[in-house]
Amino acid sequence: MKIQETHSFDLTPAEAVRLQEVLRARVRLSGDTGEISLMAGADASYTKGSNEIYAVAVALRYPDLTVVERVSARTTTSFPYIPGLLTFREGPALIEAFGRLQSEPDVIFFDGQGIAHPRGLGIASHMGVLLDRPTVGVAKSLLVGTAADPGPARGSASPVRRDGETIGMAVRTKAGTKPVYVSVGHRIALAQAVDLVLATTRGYRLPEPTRQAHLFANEVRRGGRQTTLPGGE
DNA sequence: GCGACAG
DNA sequence: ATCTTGTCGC
Repeated sequence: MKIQETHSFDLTPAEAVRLQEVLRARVRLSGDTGEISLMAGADASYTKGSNEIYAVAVALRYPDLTVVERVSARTTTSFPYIPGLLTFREGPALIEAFGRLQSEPDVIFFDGQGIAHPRGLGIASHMGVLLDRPTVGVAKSLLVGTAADPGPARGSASPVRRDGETIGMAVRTKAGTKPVYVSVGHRIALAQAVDLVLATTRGYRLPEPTRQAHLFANEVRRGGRQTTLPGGE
């Protein structure tokens, strides 16, 4: 898909923070996704000692969740992992991967936070602005804010709050497992984001777009194909 | 100053 | 995120 906008990722942590403070103003916390027929999941995998990062984007048909396209990209980074600045580590690889994606997903799931971030610009929101597409943050743990533990039943949810503001939802996607933290990335409402996460969860804690991206990212890092379409080769 | 801290 | 075998539980 076409990258709508970009900027240098070669920044110092201090410069990165300033950029986030500027871009946060462009995040849209609502929007009409229209009829959803195609979704995508994105994730990154790293190599132990090296600074190699493998990013992938997996497109799935909705609501059947059949994988229709998988692309990947590899980059080398010197930017360290700093809580709150994850995008400056994985962003370049993710942008490269999405640039190779032929599909035009109606909504994209990212591994990490949306607006539930110190400066309201987690990786899902940041990428949403650059791609100008609806995005959702699906994180496995919280970066900021607090949430009561959701009820034990799948589908239960409790708001993630920060200063009395609801910035996301802790969602029980599967009984007996820890909840996932869903937050708006860009151009979508929280309620719809939560509905989509639940609608795409199939027996595992993580929704399929995210889970498939996770699996493919590891597959690629270990030395598999870098792009595949359902038919093989 | 002391912890907390997406992936 | 990554390094790793077996093991407890549904």
